[in-house]
Amino acid sequence: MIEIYNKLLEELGEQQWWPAETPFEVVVGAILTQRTRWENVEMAINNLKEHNLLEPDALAKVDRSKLESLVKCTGFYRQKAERLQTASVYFAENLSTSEMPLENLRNDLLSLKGIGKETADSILLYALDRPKFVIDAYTARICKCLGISGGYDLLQERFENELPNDIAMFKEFHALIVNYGKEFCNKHKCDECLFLNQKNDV
DNA sequence: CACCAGGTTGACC
DNA sequence: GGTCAACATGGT
Repeated sequence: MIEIYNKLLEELGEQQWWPAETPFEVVVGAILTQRTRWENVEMAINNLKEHNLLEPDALAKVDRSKLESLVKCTGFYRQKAERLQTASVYFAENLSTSEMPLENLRNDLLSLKGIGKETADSILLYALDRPKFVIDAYTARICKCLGISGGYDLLQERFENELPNDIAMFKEFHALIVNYGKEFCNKHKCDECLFLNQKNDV
């Protein structure tokens, strides 16, 4: 696994994720970016900023249809508005999560409607600085090219077990995978793929 | 015009 | 356990 990381880092350089000013902005971005381009998420986040809604209390209380119009550009706007508000209620009630055991916190997040494994782990890693490796579609795809099969849990186990327990590296590695995927996967560039047919030294 | 984007859910088997 | 449509807008 570390070989993949080194290769990507060499190819792309440091990514410095997650782009956000506050942890709660990461939470909001993690929900809004589900199945959605990041550029659209940024527009929505700017809308929320202009209305001073990037804090749990304010976002939890804002009028639903107003919120829907502010996040419309991210698609799935009705469910995302609802999910933003349920997450906001949770974080308004739990201002500090730093004392909570990781798995309890993760289960809490997973119990919120609209927060599945990837979103929960993105929040844990990038907003709350917890050591959880985020698996996304690109990760699974690249792993498949490398001959590593498995669903979310299996892949996550492998990354977490085979890598040093380094939060900064988890952040950087996932960012590298996503940005690599955006550039090379899905664009008829398989011949330039760094990983295809390179099933050795994983 | 088709297809995709830093997924999740509920229905169905 | 797995698979599938629905969710909705904006970019290429």
